[in-house]
Amino acid sequence: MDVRTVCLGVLSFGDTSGYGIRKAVQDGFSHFAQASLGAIYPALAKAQARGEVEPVGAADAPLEKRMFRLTEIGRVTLAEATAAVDGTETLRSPFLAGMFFAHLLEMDDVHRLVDDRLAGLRREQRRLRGLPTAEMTEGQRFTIRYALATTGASIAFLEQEGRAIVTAMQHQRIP
Amino acid sequence: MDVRTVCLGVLSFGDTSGYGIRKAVQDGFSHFAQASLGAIYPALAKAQARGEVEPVGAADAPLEKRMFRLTEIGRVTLAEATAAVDGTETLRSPFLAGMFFAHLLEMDDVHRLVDDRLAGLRREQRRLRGLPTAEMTEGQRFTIRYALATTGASIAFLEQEGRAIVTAMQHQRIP
DNA sequence: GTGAACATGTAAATTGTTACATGATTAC
DNA sequence: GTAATCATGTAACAATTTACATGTTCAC
Repeated sequence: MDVRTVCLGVLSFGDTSGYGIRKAVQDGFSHFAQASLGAIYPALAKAQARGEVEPVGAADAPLEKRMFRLTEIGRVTLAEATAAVDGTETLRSPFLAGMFFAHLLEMDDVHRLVDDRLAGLRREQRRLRGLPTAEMTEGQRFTIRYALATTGASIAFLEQEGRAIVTAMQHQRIP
Repeated sequence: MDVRTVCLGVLSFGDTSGYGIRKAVQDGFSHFAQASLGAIYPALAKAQARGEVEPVGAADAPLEKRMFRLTEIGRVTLAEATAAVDGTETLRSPFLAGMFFAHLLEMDDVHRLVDDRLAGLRREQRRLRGLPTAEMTEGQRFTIRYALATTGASIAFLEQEGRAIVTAMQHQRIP
């Protein structure tokens, strides 16, 4: 799902600004998509040019908040983009890359890496648990439960094996 | 981990060609990194220019296999890149994006989406289980067990809730 | 009064995907 | 013979990140 579609997706829940979209993505979408401000603003401009979103109210001053509303065209585009998704998932994990080549690292670095990942996973778990599920669609709740299942499995794995791995690797280390 | 580093990583296990690197990544790295041929060849050329890899043997004919070897400089670069990784992981999931906006889809499409993801996860599980763990470092085995833990959790979740969700959503559907 | 968060936007640079172009070898 | 796999490389295009540039508002 590209940034333009993500913008339409956020706006389908209510009017907001470019900055607001970033916050919404960080808070409510980050378990499956991400978008930075440098990508959101051009995407929003493009979407406006295509008539998928329209400015609501008038923002005359240069650095003033500019709210957007999803148009009917935008709603159709979002539905089409949703219908076009496939059942794919790709993980980009510097963490696992580091562990894969852990034999090139100091033991302290490996330790720090595991702790960092655990902290990140716990933060993610808190975020997911803090989401207002009551106001959500069945589908949204589904994605949160799915993400909680995998996050939970990762945490459990690292809590069990994360400590042990450092010890195990010390025996394999080439001095 | 960018494509150039991935190339160095693959070559750290033995000499191979650009095409061989893609296969190695698909077979042995795809649970945390990915690289397409269109990215590998330029990355390899750049790595050669930097003295991180060198051609082994001579390939005179234009479309002949060109083997590469990791140099000492390349080994250092790989170690540095590994030391620089953080404990981050990002999931890009068209699957969850589709489920998030499932209220915009036909029930059949949602069903197909879940089935697609389940098939993909089972394929991934088979790949991970088929890897030659005996010849691996502790770190490599760790990444496989980690990936199997999350993959297993996803499969279990979809097997339990994947069917039910379609039914549950029918009650919420706006006709 | 100072730092964090709010707020918009541009641009350079990087990065990567996909398609194009070409051809050999291998298994059925 | 024909499809798949092996094999290299380029180029157009798309997408994104990071940094730059600017300024406000709010809480402590």
